[in-house]
Amino acid sequence: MGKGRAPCCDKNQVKRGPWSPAEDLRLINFIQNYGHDNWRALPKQAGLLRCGKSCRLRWINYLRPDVKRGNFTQDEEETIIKLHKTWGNKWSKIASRLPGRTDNEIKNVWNTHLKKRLLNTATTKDCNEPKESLTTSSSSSSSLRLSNETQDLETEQPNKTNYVTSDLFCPEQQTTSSLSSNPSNSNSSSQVDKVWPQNHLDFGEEVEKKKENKQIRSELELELELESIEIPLEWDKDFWNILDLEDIDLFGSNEVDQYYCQASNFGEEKRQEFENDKWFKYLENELGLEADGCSGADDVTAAERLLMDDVDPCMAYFADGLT
DNA sequence: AACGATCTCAACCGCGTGGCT
DNA sequence: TAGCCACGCGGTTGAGATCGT
Repeated sequence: MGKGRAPCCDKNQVKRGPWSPAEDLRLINFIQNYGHDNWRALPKQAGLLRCGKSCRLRWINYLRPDVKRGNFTQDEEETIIKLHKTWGNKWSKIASRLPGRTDNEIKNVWNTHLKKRLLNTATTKDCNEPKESLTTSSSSSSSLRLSNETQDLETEQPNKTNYVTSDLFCPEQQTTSSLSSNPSNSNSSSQVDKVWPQNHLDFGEEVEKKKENKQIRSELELELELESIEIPLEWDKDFWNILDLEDIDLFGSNEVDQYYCQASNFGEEKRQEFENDKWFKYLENELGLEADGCSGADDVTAAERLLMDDVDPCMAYFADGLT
């Protein structure tokens, strides 16, 4: 055995660089069907010329259905700033508090936006009177308050009033949904994406329970509490909007509701079928592969055709793209 | 319109860690 | 207990996008 660590894979044997749509589809399809018990073995099993690490990264940072896209909200940015103050560059830990955001994304946002902004803020404030400071460790009253908040975080007791979503992520309270939405936990659920129908039901139930208390609470209180309900990411409206699903009838709320009814009747197999179909539809839409309204008598989607073993993915991709 | 500077972010790299034998 | 292996994390890179002149 030679010195140093053996490379995780043969660099000459694997493809590197940006992922093609066909590769994405192949990876998604494989994980949907077989999960990701073993990242190292996955590329071979899935027929991908990629390193296992690369597959894992691609899945976690980009392809997971619950990954949130788009700009960070004010709330999210503030949360990052606060958590960074507490934990420093523990990106995965910070990501665990931000549903749908990955450590990589948070790291990028911090390095490109927040760090600079805070530096500017600090500079500006140095020129003005000393006020509350997020960036410095000065002993102002506000930073004292902040340190109290962060203490809560350190003891895994998130401060309910300061983090819109933080109370959703207490380990004790985590549902399968939030677990699967958490990149750092992604390894613990090898069969992914099978949880959201149940979460939808839980969510509805919880809303109803909250509403029952309406008589004895002010509307404001109720609203605040509703905000704290754990909304399954897969059901997050923003998420679906981000995916530009308006054009896909399958994702209309009526159909989804219908599906829930059906799912309880037809069981796990049907549900999985629906999940796969849902993803193919989404990917076709996202990747511009969607066929025209009548996709053929055999119900094979463009994306599925890509995955057929006897079809060259790249050729199929371009062929579909041109139609 | 063209070009260089700057920014963004997906992907890579190497190391630390924990589980298994 | 030591060695191996796989995973996950954090730092870094570089291609493409955007901005400014």
